[in-house]
Amino acid sequence: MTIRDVAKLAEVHPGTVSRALNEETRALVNFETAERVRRAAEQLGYRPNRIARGLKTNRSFTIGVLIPDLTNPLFPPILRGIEDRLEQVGYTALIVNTDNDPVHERRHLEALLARQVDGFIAATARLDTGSLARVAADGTPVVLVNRSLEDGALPAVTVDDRHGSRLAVDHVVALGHTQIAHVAGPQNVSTGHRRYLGLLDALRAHGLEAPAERVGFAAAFSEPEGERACSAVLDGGGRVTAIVAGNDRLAIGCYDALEARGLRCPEDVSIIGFNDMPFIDRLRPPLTSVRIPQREIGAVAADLLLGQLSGEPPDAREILVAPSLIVRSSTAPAAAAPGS
Amino acid sequence: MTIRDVAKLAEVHPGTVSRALNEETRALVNFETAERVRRAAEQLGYRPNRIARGLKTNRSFTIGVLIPDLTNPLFPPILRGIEDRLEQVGYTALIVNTDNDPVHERRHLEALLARQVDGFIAATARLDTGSLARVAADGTPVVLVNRSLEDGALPAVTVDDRHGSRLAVDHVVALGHTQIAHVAGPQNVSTGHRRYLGLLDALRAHGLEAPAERVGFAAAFSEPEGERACSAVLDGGGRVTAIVAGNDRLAIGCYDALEARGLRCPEDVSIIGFNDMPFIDRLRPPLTSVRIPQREIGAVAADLLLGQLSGEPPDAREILVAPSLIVRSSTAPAAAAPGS
DNA sequence: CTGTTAGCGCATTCAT
DNA sequence: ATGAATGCGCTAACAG
Repeated sequence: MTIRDVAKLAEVHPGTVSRALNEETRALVNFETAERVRRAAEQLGYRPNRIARGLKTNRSFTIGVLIPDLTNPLFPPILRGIEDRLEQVGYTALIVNTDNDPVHERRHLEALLARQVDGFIAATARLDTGSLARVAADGTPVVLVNRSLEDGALPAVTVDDRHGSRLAVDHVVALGHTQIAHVAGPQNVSTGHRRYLGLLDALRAHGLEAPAERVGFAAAFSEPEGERACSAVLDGGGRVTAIVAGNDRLAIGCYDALEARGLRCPEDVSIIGFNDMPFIDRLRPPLTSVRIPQREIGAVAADLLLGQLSGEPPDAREILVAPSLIVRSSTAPAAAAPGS
Repeated sequence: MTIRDVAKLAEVHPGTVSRALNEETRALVNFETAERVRRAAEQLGYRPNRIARGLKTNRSFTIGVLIPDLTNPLFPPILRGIEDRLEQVGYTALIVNTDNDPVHERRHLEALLARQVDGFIAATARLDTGSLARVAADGTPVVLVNRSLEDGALPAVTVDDRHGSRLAVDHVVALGHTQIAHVAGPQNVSTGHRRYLGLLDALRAHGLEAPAERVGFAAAFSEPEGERACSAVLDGGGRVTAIVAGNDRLAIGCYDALEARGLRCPEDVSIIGFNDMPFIDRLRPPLTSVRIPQREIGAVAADLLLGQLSGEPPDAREILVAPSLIVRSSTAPAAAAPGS
């Protein structure tokens, strides 16, 4: 079923069929002719071949999306935000998992380029900046999501991590806590670093501080690392009544560390996570967490990219999306803590 | 950067470049010439345009993947299984979320067809069978994953649900339980129905039975429905010491129902889930669950489709993948239950 | 308003 | 073993 079959049935030239069926050029053709073409197309079950169209127009209406791992619950909502937005305007996402492996990243980038993607959205934690920047320099729009570059060379959509830390600190301070610890994520990842900086700021704003022995650094956003870092803090000697974790998985590790020491949450120690992952409300106790609007982040990133694709200036700026605090049962007033 | 630029630099005809760079036709060209072409391509950073290739060969090397919702933790592992397999052979997945909405389904199907996908993998729970069958009849291979058709009209890869139920029943029976209830999923979905049937079989094999008042039917695989159905069973009068749930979310609903009645798990009632979702081991108590090898299911489905694409007979058969039981702390010996 | 023509980048048939 | 020519299905520039 090609455009020529339709042309034959409608008794017009193929070029006319193309114009009649294309939204943007329909005005160029007589209404009645257009109707006739439309009916012929319908009758034949004609479906325009987007591959052929893409070859001619040099646009594929596809976007390459690079993520570390689809299986990480952080990403599906972001992807839905991206896909829903893209689909509204006829674009499709090509999703690839890099597993944070530089070799995979390169290979995928090449493959997507070969497929003529019109742009990229990258959510990988430490994607080779060089490759991406080069791609962008060569004229293919790139937007980062959930991460950003120090030099702001590429437009990025991220959560306002520092604000999130402030929300967490404000909450435990309001509950009367003063001995507040931090189980920080990896500092070479922007989220880990910013949440840490935000925490220091927030504490300072309340006239508090976080001595080094009350901050544990995890080498990865994983439960075991959370437990390790938390254990170091708990065993460090200083008293701790509240812990702000760099993300939910680290918070789960904190649960483990508390349990191993016979400490109860929230009676002995309050814990706050970050991300508000699915089912985190089903833990014991349900985790208080800073929710990041993942779907929105994805949608905003898609919008940014679509804007560039329609010729807007590349606007290499970082857009911060505000998180919110979801209070559950892992935090309680400091007064409730049994004296020690 | 087109094939012609390379041809010019290598001082050969474009056709030769095509042959030299294409794996399958490389043998047709002199080794030295091929080398010269390869070097020229590399020097120019030439990347074959797959769109153009697709137009010519009438293959896009893309596969349409229909799922209800990426955000449902069941699907990411399946998708990884699919993608990993596809990528090895140069295919890419186009993933669309149908949200179980027939209108969306149709629209997406059309859009994917317009993009000339070479085949489909469908995981949607109740995708209009007609559309899919028609697509398959028109020559585009279709493979179902995680669901199947009664008439076996389409090849399908599913978990052996009945076997899973048997594993669950065997486990609680081995623990000494005899009063075993079932909180079943929706019966118009193959997984829900088969798990129910498998449960009946398994009980019968142990000389037990499940009277109607010990089976609750949930209208959806959701926590609230699980709680509702479980409550009906618990309040039904008969004594119950173990519950096999249709999936993990229903099991979580069972937790809620128990808690509302002051019953403890596993001391008073043992509970088993199905799917072994991420973080389900972090519930209180960690849920015993039937694990389905999601990644493998995806990979097998991809293999099946790739087989059809390379001309194998359509083999409209259902492949069952065996689940396994993951024992955690939500199940305990019946003897441990306090008398009542 | 519609027909004509050309060509997107590549694979492939037919010559040579 | 390589060159030449053709066309995949569509859009766009130009005529008429």
